[in-house]
Amino acid sequence: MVEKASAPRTARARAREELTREIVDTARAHLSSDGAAGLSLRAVARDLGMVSSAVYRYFPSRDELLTALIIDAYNSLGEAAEQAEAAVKRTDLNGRWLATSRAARRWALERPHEWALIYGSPVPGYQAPQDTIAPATRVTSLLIGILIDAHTSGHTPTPLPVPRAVHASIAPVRDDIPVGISDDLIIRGLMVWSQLLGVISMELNGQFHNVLNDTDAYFETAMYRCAIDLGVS
Amino acid sequence: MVEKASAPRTARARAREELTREIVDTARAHLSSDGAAGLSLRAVARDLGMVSSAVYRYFPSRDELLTALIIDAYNSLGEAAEQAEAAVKRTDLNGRWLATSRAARRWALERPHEWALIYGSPVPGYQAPQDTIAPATRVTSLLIGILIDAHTSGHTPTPLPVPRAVHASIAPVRDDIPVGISDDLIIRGLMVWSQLLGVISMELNGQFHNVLNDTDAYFETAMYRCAIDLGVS
DNA sequence: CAATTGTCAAGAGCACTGCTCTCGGTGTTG
DNA sequence: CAACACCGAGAGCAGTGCTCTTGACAATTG
Repeated sequence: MVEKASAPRTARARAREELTREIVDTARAHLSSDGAAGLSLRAVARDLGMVSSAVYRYFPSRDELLTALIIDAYNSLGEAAEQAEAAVKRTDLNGRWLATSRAARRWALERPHEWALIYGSPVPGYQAPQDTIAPATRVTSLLIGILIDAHTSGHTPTPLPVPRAVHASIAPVRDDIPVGISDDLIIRGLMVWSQLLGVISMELNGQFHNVLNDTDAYFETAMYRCAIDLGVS
Repeated sequence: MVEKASAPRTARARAREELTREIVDTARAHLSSDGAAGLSLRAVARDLGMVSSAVYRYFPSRDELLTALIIDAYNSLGEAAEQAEAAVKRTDLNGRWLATSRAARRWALERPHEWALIYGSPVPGYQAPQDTIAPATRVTSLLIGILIDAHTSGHTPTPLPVPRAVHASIAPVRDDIPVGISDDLIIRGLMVWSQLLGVISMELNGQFHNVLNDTDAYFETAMYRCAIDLGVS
């Protein structure tokens, strides 16, 4: 499905492209206000002044529209995190980690429903297609980059006894990470990643109600502890 | 609303009680297989051989039914965790923590949709009523109990620099915890709790696909690290 | 240039949802 | 026994995802 690059193509093709984008945009607007469950294809069509069946010319099902929104969300989050991380001096590993995690949290707080779409409970019956896995790795790639630089600059995390089964278990990610990086560091990275997702999701889901007053300060402390774990504090 | 204890009461009242329970039970069955979004009042009514409008005599809205299921889920999880934790010698703090966290994970893996109902993204437009907060604290109370016993038996977590804002932030929970317990320990407990929820939710949401082969082993390692944080390893 | 092919918006319709209201029948109670 | 409260059934409203058909238009081909 390779296109002829920047050939303007026919008027029809351009109209189709534009309308597809408009549908996704208003769908995202609905998603932001009502959540994934409240995303109605008919409502989107109404907003665009078209009939519901016409939308099916562009997205064969509601799930396909959701997929487009998921990919968008992954890319939006990934871009936000990448920009924040890129602004930090490469040698400041702690700063890079903090910038990444803070950007993720800020993004999540601004778009709670989109966060739920990608990191929340999966919509029953929905199966994520292959197209989503590439954008999904953008932000984790940042974390892996920090791990690599931490290794090459001599940082070492505090040791942790890791049973043999866990060493074998991380085989899938070993392929994407230089052999020099120790299993320990990878596992530390996974735990830190779990912590980040856990803290953000808990804040979004209101789990800190009547528990914490200042979630900003708590987040900072939690992320600082993660940095210690990674050995970059 | 105090009842006359074991007075058999009228036939109507008993029938109502029984039918209410039947509705909740079949609703939970539907929830387990199709998730919260797929819970249909009409389908529940069909299963019970009644008409949809009749169900509204027992639950004024779908949300009320969901609330009943949420309370049930909290209690079910709380009971599972309490039983597991109670079976461990009181002095074995590490064992009590592991038993609690393992029970929570096992419960979640067996009832992923019920877990999502209480710890996943909240259903948009649904506001949790007061009745849910008491059952919700059952499992966290276990954790607090471990923290208290850890303190009284002289365990101390590794120190962590905590900014003043965080000390002030945990004021809401301070009321439920003996004054002897340090802020540091409480914050450690919060982070451990975030970690537990994060790891379980990630596993349930398929976030470990193509990352980890053996989620059991990883969970054990992560929980062991949490025990170190709590100072009970 | 003309005919065919492909695409499109629109509308009707199906099966489903939550929820409301009314209508009889029935158990409970004064 | 009579009044009252409760209950199940049914019809109906507004909304949903999705399918199918129809007629109009654009694009491509002979």
